[in-house]
Amino acid sequence: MKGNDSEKSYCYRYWRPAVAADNAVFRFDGKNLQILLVRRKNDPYKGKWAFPGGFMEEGETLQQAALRELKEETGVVPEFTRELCSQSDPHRDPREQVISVVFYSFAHNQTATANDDAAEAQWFNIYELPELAFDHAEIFQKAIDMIRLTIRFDPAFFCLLDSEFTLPDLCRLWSSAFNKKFDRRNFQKHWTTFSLLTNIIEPVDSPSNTKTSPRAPKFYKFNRESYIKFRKKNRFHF
Amino acid sequence: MKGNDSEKSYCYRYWRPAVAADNAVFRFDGKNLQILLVRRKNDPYKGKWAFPGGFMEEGETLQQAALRELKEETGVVPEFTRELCSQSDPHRDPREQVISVVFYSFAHNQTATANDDAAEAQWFNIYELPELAFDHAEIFQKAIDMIRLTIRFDPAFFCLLDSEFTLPDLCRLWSSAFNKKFDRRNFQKHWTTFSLLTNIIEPVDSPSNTKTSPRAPKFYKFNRESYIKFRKKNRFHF
DNA sequence: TTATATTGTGTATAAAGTACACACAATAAA
DNA sequence: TTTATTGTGTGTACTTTATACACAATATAA
Repeated sequence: MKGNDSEKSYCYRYWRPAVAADNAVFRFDGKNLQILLVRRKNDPYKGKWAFPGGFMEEGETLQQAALRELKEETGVVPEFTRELCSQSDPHRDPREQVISVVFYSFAHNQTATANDDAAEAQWFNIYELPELAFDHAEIFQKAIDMIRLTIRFDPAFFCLLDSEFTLPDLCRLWSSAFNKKFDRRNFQKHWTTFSLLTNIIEPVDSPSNTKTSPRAPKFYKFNRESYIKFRKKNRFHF
Repeated sequence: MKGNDSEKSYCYRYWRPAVAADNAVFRFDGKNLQILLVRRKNDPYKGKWAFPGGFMEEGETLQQAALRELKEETGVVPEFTRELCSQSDPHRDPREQVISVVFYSFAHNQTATANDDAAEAQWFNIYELPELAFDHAEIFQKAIDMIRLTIRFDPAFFCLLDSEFTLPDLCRLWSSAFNKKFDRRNFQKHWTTFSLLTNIIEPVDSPSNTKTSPRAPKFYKFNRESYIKFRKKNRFHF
């Protein structure tokens, strides 16, 4: 035990919790929102699925820690990341008190390969998840709630689509986010009239992406500047 | 130095940051939203104003830590608390790397008295703040953004009002939150028609609270159950 | 050709947001 | 007593947005 103790070389005057950073990474396969999970190689919860993540290291921010662990474990480098919540129940980790600050990210068309602490890395449809380790089921619910709240006004969601996308694509994204069918025609009208006023989405004349579909849909691209300008104007409206 | 080192009795195998919990506490004086600040008694930022807060202790959650420190420093016990964000820039504290998880709270008609580490505790109108310590100005901006986002659908904001309130009261609260005048007549119409459909606010027959005002306004009370029911139904609507 | 699936457009109606006129009651000043 | 001021309640006209649903256009498959 002496040898074990001598390895404990980081000493502080007051108690400190271990600090982890986890990442709920989403992608959209054109039909379903998916989330990236890794199967744990070690105890606790060995063999269970969990969000990629790990312990914070000196000199980095929590977000850097979350992205570093994500890349180490799965190779994924998301286009967008933002903080979701922190988890700090004293017994959430059976080993000792570990607080976790959780981020959510959007990645586009990325595959995942298991490295490091991860036995497997896999994308799951968000409504077909396996059993999750720790309090990660609770985190997932928070992530879904956040997505449903922010999809209304957050430009980041366009990261999930190709740079040139169709309105049916956008509608399917929303349908998956809310797990609910939307009237495609009203959805379309909403975004086109919306666009006329705000220029948030612009038609693309020569779509580089040609899908084989019964009737060829129109392609649009997202105008980030217009979206941000729109948000600033409409901070509030009755 | 040996004596100093011997006091460092919490030893870990890996590096850990210090973990603090801070609290942005709001109240509403009937005209302005106010936020609770304490003047720092010690370095760093000695004499500057900051959000109440302090270091996490073993066996408690981050929220418990934030509320404990708030009570210790100011005596305030808020009616509502929720997580806001975490701050983890490695240099946000000049002493060493300290991450802070920040909460925001609503308190109703509470006065603050300085205790503990706080030289003074004082409520400030949110648009008349003094210079803030650490990265607390950045935190304040996040808190305001959060308030402007969630006031639309969060029952918690009624904590800021008396249990029996008037629509002009509610309008003033929103005006303060957005730092912008709203048309009181349309505001009133919005909430009364809103209420007819949802029962979120109910008229009070015999107002216990009689203000001396040119014309006595009607009093209402908040129906939390109706609000939550409304939120569940209207998760989304085009 | 015919059937089917997918996309685009249109129309009618209802609901909600916005702008603004005006009436009423209490208080203070003339 | 009259008059002005202020905070409050009601009403009206207009614009915008949401909802339900009909129907046409186009490509694929039988």
